[in-house]
Amino acid sequence: MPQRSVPTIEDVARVAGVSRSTASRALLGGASDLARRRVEAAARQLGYSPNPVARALASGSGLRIVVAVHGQHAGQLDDPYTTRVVAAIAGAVAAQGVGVSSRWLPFDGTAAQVLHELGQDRTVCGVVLVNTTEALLAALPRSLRGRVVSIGIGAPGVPCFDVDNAGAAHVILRHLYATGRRRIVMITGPGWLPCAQRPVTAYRDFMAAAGMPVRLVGGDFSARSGREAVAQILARWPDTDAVYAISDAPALGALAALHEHGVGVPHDIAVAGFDDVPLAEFSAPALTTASHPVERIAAAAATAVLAKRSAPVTMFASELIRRRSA
Amino acid sequence: MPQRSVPTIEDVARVAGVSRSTASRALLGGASDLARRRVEAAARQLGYSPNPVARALASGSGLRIVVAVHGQHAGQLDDPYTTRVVAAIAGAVAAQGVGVSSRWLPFDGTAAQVLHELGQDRTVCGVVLVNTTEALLAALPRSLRGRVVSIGIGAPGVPCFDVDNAGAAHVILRHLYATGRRRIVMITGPGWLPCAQRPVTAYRDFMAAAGMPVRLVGGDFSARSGREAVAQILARWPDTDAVYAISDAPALGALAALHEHGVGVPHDIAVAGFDDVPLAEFSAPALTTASHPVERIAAAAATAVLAKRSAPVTMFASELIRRRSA
DNA sequence: GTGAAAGCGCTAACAA
DNA sequence: TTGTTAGCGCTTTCAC
Repeated sequence: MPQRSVPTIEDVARVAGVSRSTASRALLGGASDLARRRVEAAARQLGYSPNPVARALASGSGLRIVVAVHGQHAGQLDDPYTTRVVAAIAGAVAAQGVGVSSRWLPFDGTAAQVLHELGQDRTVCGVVLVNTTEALLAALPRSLRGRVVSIGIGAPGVPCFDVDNAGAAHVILRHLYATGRRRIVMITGPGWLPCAQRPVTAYRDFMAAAGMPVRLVGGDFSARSGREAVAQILARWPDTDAVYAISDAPALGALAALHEHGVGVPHDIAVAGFDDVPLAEFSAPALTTASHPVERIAAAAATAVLAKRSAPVTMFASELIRRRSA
Repeated sequence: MPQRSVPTIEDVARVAGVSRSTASRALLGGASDLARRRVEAAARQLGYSPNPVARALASGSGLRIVVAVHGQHAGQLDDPYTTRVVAAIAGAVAAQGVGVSSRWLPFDGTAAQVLHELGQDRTVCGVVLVNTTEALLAALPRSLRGRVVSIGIGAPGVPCFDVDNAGAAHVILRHLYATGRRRIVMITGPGWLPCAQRPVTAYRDFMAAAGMPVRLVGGDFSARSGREAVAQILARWPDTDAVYAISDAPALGALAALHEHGVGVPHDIAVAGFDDVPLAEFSAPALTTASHPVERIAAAAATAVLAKRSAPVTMFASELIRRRSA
């Protein structure tokens, strides 16, 4: 007597000729081979798929991944990078019936408290940290153990996923060097952000190895900071022949500023960024940059949280995108 | 005997001196005034907050909002606009323990089937339609009734939320007119998208009323389409003195193209967009555009889905952002 | 209006 | 390894 509603695990068990619990175990991958085969067959036959809500309630696991973004202000959640991460995860987890939501982890002492709340929250199945610092990793509540990953730096028990930004820096610097640039200024990211230091270190090493001067200007990933950096650069080092920005937004800001100052790009000063944002191709001149597979990184991080297992470190390659600006 | 774990509705009921069912009703807003007051007091005292997972299982309601994006290809899910919508919802629903995921609604016949799946899916509590067409609205399964809203056009039973893009078009066109432009070309959005027709209609009306020629070039919201449009424009209407693009991306593409063609902006041709994307401020020259509160719109749509009630139409104002390009 | 009881669909102790 | 038995925390009939 086929019933018209969605089949439950009870139905599967009945068809497979086992108890409900055995069916459950089999579907979770933990019964005898024979049982598992029969249960799987029954499930396939009935077109069964488990109800994640019931599963979550019974196992106490939750149904949403929270993207927890550390930063100065809540506006961080709307910034283009965070936005891409969240949206990519939203697409990646759709098939498992899971959702994503986002949360700001402030700089004042409350970040740890927010993390604690997330650990207690029965609706949360995992957390993806963005813009992680060592302090934050140290403040992770044990209630989150085993279900948190990081995009950026990691820690024991906290798998991390990120683009190989040291590698990206190298690729870009080599290109600038190969095209004759020798006085290369770098516009950095915020000093508190560990993974933003990796390209800086790469830059330092590269410049030292090549016997070229280290010239750093502070920035914060914003186009505005790139524009402001240019004023400093032109004032402090008039002989600059290249600007390498930690990401495309400041690079585009720099481009705008150089244009306003009447400096020719790439003739007088070459400009390179990092990220290959959609509009990088449409600046004047088109921006030379390096790719940053944000969507793939975010999806991998989300998948790892759900699977509750992953390699401790996963790096994604970046490649040079050569255009007109350098 | 205060117990250390999170309080359940059972605890609240006990403290309030009522049965569990009365407590449940009271929290849902449906008991006697007296009971409700006592239950609310007890809940406050215990710091109780309901477990959305249990609630979802019992009521069969689901715990994620699905952003369903209609479009030509799955890449639509990664486009900057969709991305902003998804991320904004992720932030807006975090407090209610809900998550977001996204789904592509293809153009081939399968969109209706996907919607049907979403209607059956026990994890889904509501759907936010993006890039809706009339055909899509007509294909909504009844299983989704009462829990779907649209960003764009709506229908009876499907509340809609959008920026007043006809108003935005007017504001921009008036500005172009006021600054002396008379031969204004519009770069449009995709023809199949109803809400992209509103600014076109506004443009037609405006031009007709002012006795100016209607000149339309097709686009698709991409910067590339803006660039390609410029080639056509220069060839077909060499006397053009302004380009109004349906959004900032094509406007920036147009800017890049005009620069390559050696056309002076705004001297020879003024350029205006719509959206005020973060980088609009950093083009050369900085882009004149109109604001588009995507985050507020998305949050309102999500809130309405969760509340299961809303005004049939909610429009958000747009304002002129005057910069250098027009 | 209220309480008792029956689920929602699944996982996880506990015995066997 | 398997089946039996309790729950997970809440909503929702159903009588009263």
